[in-house]
Amino acid sequence: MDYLLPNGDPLELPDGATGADAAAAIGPGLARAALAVKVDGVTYDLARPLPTHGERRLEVLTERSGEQALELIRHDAAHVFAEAMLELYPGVKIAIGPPIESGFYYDLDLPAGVSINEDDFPAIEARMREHIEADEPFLREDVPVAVALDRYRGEGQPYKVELIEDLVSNAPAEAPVETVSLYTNGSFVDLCRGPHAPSTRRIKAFKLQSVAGAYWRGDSKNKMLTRVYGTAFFSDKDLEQHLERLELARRNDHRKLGRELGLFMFSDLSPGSPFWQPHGMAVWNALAELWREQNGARGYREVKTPILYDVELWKRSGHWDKYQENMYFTEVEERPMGLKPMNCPAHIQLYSAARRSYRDLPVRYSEQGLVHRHEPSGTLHGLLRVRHITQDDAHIFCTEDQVEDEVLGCLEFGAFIYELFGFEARLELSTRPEQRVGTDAMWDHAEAALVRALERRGLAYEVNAGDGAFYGPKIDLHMTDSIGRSWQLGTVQLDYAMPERFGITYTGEDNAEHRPVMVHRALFGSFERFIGILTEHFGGEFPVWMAPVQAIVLPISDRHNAYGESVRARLAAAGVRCELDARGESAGRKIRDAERRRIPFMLVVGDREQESGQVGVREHRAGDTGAVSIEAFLQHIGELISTLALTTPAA
RNA sequence: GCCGACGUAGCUCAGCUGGUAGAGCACUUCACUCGUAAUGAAGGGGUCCGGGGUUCGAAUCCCCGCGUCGGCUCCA
Repeated sequence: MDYLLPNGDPLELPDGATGADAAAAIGPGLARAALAVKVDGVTYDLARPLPTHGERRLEVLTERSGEQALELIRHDAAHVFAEAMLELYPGVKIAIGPPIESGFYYDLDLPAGVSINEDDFPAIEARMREHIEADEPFLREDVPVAVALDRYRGEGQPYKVELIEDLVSNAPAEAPVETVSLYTNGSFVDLCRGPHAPSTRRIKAFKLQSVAGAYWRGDSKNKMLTRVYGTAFFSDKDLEQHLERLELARRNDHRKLGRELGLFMFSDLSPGSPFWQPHGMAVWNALAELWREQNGARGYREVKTPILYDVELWKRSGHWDKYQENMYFTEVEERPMGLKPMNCPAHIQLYSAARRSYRDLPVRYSEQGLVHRHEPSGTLHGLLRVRHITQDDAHIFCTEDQVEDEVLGCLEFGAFIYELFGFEARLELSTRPEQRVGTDAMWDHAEAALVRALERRGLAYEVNAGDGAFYGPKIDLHMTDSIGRSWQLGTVQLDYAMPERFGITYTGEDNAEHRPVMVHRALFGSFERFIGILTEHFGGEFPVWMAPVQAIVLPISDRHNAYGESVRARLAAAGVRCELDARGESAGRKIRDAERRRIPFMLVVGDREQESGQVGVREHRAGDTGAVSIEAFLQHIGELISTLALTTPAA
């Protein structure tokens, strides 16, 4: 049987040859270094016979094979972890332990009354190390389902039993599952589809990182298991570098930067609701100004609606039935009222306040809409998950014929915003959820319209089945935070249900009443979340146009304070957010403090500048860039501001 | 909401097995008048998250709340 190597050379192997044979046939060095072998994109253990079908493009994986190789030893490490846990905590029941991005985890059900925390890690790691040093081979065995079931029933491992039973019952009729694969290392036998490295010794460096709860099979109705996260590398150096990167990323955490830069704060007295400090408000307002201008230019008209409504409205909209758990209610003079969790019903009130003609459509309302949602306490997360949410909301009321163009317009608008910040967002199409209003025909129609708009623009997207809003499907824009967590920002949602529920209409060309379609749209998602992501994206070094303080005047000594103040006043009059540092500190100290505040421009003024009417410009990061006249500086910074220039590299 | 951890000055944190609180930075005052990332000295500042309990005595031990952090579920 012949195979094709990555360099194009053919490799002739006898029938029944394994991955190890292939590596040995190429060279003795490779035979030693080999971890696994990949044929036509599928990775196999070295000990398994190679597939004899397909194109047979063969690649031997070694430590140098990057993520694919790391995934192998991380998966190995998960097994070694479970092995150690079974020895150290008799009676522990094991669930699943896959490799994940940058590490692995294993879910365990600890015996009643037993819990573990990070203090237990050293002992567990020590036991893991013993198994790694023992160089236990990973042995794969395909056994009949009944044998595997007997084994795990006998060992009292109900999760493994459930997994096997599900494998069998979920198998398609034409390919029934008759055997499952088990991997043995040392005394530990795990149900696992593999692949694995040849032996435990290949794990050169590893570390347990955190312990957390996780529901069995990700369902909150199930028991909560104990999940331990860890990672593994091919060298201590790589591991250390990885941990350093994590540490570095934490420095860009918006919660930390928000505190340090005086952007916003939180109080125990109002969990999940940010307090915006003056510097944070400056960022907010810069963003709001951009939003207002761009919405205006795109035919949106700004509105403002109340936050408190009679529950009648929420019964009508469907929120009472589908969203009640996330809402806040109160009573006003014995009348039950609810805080709005969404702006759409409010905008419908505006729409239906007048008779609408097809000539009026599309009607586009935009609002910095303040909504309140009762997010579960465990989910709150700085600005990225709050209960007091200011959406950059908009609702478009249009005809059926206008839907595609309007959706496309929203996507274009989104692309404009994201490019402005150098974001690379992921698009997701979320389809009908279980909890929903409207008929299946409506949903078919709405989902198809979104797909058409995406395809017309040629945009790549993933499908997120079942994740739509209760009133319609949506296209979401996702971004990642400083430590790799993904958050939804923008959203474009199509809604045939809400117009129906509220009975809104427009008069058509035919003089008959028709039902408009609604498009719900937010591009930042919320000002809170967007500013949180922006803060992390820029590491607190905002582009000049949105920097809380755009320039600070630093007098060399007291006698330059008056000139410094005149410079500050001049810049302020020109609309630049500018401060004067008149403290009795050394120039070095003032510079240091301004640098730490990430102020884009520091204007040093001493005798020389005072005499010549100039400012000594120091740019954040770049350093001293020389003295220029105040006019020249104003022109420079004015241009950076008016063009919304990206003046700082993304973090 | 669920699992685990944590909660000491504005911030970052120390405070061992219980004996009524400490550092650095920040802040205030004074002196210095300084040229591109920290001038020096002195001083002020704490219901040790809240409430119960154990104890002669609790920041420290126990219980119950609240909040925060990391996950899970959920979500803009």
